Amino acid sequence: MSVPLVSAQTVKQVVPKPINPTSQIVTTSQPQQRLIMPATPLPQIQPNLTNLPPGTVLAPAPGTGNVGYAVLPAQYVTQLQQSSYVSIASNSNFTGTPGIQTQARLPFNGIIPSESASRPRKPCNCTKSLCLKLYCDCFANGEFCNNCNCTNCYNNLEHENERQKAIKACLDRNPEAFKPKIGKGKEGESDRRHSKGCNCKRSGCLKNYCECYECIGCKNFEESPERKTLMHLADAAEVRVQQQTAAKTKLSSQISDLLTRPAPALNSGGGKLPFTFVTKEVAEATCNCLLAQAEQADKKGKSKAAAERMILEEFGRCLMSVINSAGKAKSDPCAMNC
DNA sequence: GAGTTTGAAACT
DNA sequence: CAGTTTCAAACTC
Repeated sequence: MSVPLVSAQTVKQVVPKPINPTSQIVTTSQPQQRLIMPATPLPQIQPNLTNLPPGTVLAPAPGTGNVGYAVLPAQYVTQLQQSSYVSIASNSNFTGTPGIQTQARLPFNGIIPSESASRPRKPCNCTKSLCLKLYCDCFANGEFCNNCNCTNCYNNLEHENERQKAIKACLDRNPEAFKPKIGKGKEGESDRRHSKGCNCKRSGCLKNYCECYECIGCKNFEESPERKTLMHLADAAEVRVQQQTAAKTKLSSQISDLLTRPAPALNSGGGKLPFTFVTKEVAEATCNCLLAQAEQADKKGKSKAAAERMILEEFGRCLMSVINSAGKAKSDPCAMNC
């Protein structure tokens, strides 16, 4: 590996603190929202902040005594917005703060901040890559490490030089290295679409090692015997668990849980939308359960209200089963929905 | 929690 | 460009 090992300094928290807490809100004439990181005033420098291009980001340069600037990846702007940085409102008067040097925020390889920037990223645990290789999920997504568990992290403003070199190296190898691997499908397609697919060999794309979730040419497709086996095993286990616990669970709490549970638990991080778990088979099985419950109520001579209650309770149990299965599938999303 | 497995990324 | 190595995440025990 040719990555220079400069020092063993560990940088856990990479978001730099504002140098001057009294920094003012600044605006340019640009219509878009601006973001400025406060910097120590440098009177000799009087940048023209009235003609900044869209997306301008100001940041103190790392390790240079605030002389210079840093080019921030687009995604980091969002990270900054989630931090304690100054967001500049549009069209307010800016008189020019001495010492703030400017640099147009260059799109990260032409990539505009994506949805990925709006959700919390799973912290990386890189130890050897300095978070400057595509092994690092943060780096690969054009983001600075933030609240990660990495060691020797160079994916931060303090190592902007090294970081830029690493970005360039990655782009030299692959100009599309930082483009989202999983984007939308062709026009008219709602499905996510992996840009190149996977090369899974041993896992058959049935485990989370597979990153494409597309599963073309792999074993993880609807009619795959391997997938069916996995699904049946999961279903059977789930039914047993549900049978043991369902009686203890009130329908009201189930519905409440359904309504309050944050869907992003399934959605975030490349998860699946809830409806993707309600397959035809699941719907049929649910209907069968409800019908069976209705028959049972009829046999027992239950009143109409009691029968409805039994059916509703059964429906609640079915929903819980689906939810729990979906939760399990989150750890194996490809097996669930490719 | 440690060790193993896996596949992408990086390297030769 | 194919083969090998490195890496971090997923997985297993």
